[in-house]
Amino acid sequence: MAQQASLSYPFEARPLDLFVRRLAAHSELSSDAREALSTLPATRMEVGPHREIVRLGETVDHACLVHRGLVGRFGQTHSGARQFVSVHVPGEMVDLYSLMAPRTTSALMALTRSTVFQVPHRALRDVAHRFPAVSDALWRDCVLQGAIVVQWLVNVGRRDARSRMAHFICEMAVRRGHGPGDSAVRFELPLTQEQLGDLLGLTAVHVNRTLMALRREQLMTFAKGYVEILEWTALAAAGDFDPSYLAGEKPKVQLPASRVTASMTRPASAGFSNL
Amino acid sequence: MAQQASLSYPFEARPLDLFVRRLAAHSELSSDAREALSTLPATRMEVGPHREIVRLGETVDHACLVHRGLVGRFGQTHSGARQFVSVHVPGEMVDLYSLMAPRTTSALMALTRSTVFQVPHRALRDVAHRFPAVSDALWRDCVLQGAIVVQWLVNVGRRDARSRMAHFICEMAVRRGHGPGDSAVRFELPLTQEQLGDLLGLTAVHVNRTLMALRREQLMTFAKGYVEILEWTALAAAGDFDPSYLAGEKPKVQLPASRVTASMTRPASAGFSNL
DNA sequence: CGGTCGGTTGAAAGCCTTCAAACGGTGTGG
DNA sequence: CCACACCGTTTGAAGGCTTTCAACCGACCG
Repeated sequence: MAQQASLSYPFEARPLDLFVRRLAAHSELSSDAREALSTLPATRMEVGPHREIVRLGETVDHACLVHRGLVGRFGQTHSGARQFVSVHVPGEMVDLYSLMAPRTTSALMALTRSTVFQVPHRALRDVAHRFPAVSDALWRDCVLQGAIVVQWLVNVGRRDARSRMAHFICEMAVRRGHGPGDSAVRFELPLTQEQLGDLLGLTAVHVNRTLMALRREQLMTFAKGYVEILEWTALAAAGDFDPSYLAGEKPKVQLPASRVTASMTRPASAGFSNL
Repeated sequence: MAQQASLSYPFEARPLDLFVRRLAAHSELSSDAREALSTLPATRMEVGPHREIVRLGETVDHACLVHRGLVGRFGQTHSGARQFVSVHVPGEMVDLYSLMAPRTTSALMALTRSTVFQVPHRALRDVAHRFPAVSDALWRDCVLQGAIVVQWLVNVGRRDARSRMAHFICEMAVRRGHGPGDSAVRFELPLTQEQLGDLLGLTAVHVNRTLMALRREQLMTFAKGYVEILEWTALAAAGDFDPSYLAGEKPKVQLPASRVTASMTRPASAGFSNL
């Protein structure tokens, strides 16, 4: 039970400020509501890499806010293979959904040395109850995180290793604040290749080969925990990446051509019958 | 339209009754709230198989309730490969999340001939506003659906075709109301093998081979749109299936043994430092 | 009755995994 | 200070699971 401490936060920004800013980016919040969120109680916790923060099947009474580092959520098969279903950068609540489903069906692990703030459900619910706009904002945040999981599923289910990796790297770049098209994008991503494999549904060995191939192609490099995107456009193309899902923006691509097979998709209400 | 909500739901219930029952199964709702939900306006829509109900990138102002049939949500790669990220049986809202993110990042398709009721966001929001418990229930429903997507990601990312299929079939059995352990489980699942492939991240050909193998093993059969589970226990074992995530129940399995590698997971707060 | 759709099967190819080994970096203890 | 262990990376070779390509069949439909 080591290393927990309550804090008052005079000097630096309060731990929840970044989270509130994230919420405000997609939801209208009054300054009262923002203030109520920002002053929520939070217990600090330092966690080393590979440490589980929440185990599978636990019932939690608090949500985890990442303050520093990288925290992932994952599921495991009986044979022990791990599949991460999300990664979270500072300012994100890893398990906000636990407010509505406190019995965990996936576990939480610090991917790197991280500092996490535990925010009690009770306090969070209280603010949500006082400010319906907060309730909506939190709900919306859950939904937006769900949209990312959906893209991951498409990524893992239907793209090969090279494309999968490219897609993931693009996503992380955008989530780290790098706009698509920025040249010379370089950012920290302190993951091991094994973790990258568990994120993408690949083995560490194949992650390595994929990374080398992408470097040989001059699309990107990954070394010592840093990603460098050499050719954003080409990398995004390789990953079939469209950032719309990250911001709730309107997708720019039209519906891709269906596979030319018998079972084509036909739009409903095309003028005649829908049947 | 004015008939009272009853405890047993008659054959000809109002379209939203089934949905309300689902909500009430996981969330406390007053009878006023239930009634308000049940009398929500809804526009009926008949859709034939393979028809898209909502296209990628559309902005919707209503949510889709499945009344009959099977509706799926999917993403597509640029090359046109499709990956379903959820299927929905009658009584489920396919895109409830659209309340919070009306710009679609995944499309909706009827997998079979279906009847769908479109419920206006405005009306839904109105009820949620009047009854905070409804707001919570809807939020919780989004979260529970998200938990299913998470399991699918684990399934697609880390299990082979046989296990993946077994897991999916078990899930559908439970969602159709068959408890684990029921003997002689038989239920309708009117999917083509191609659709099954798009659900599981496999090709139709391999779906076929996988299905034949499972039948040869006497675990299950799938023919003419009907699934028959011959050996529930064995099938669940093959699929590494634990239904906890479907009900918010406590998982029965302990944390599976990690792969025996260097990077084992260590629990946080094991007595010493977490670092 | 031709055409389409869905299912079934075979053969070949390919992507990824598994198994193994080696290398550099880092931290620890002698 | 060095030996040593451990971790993460890198590379090769072999094997396997899944895909791709093709063909055929039965059922349904206009």
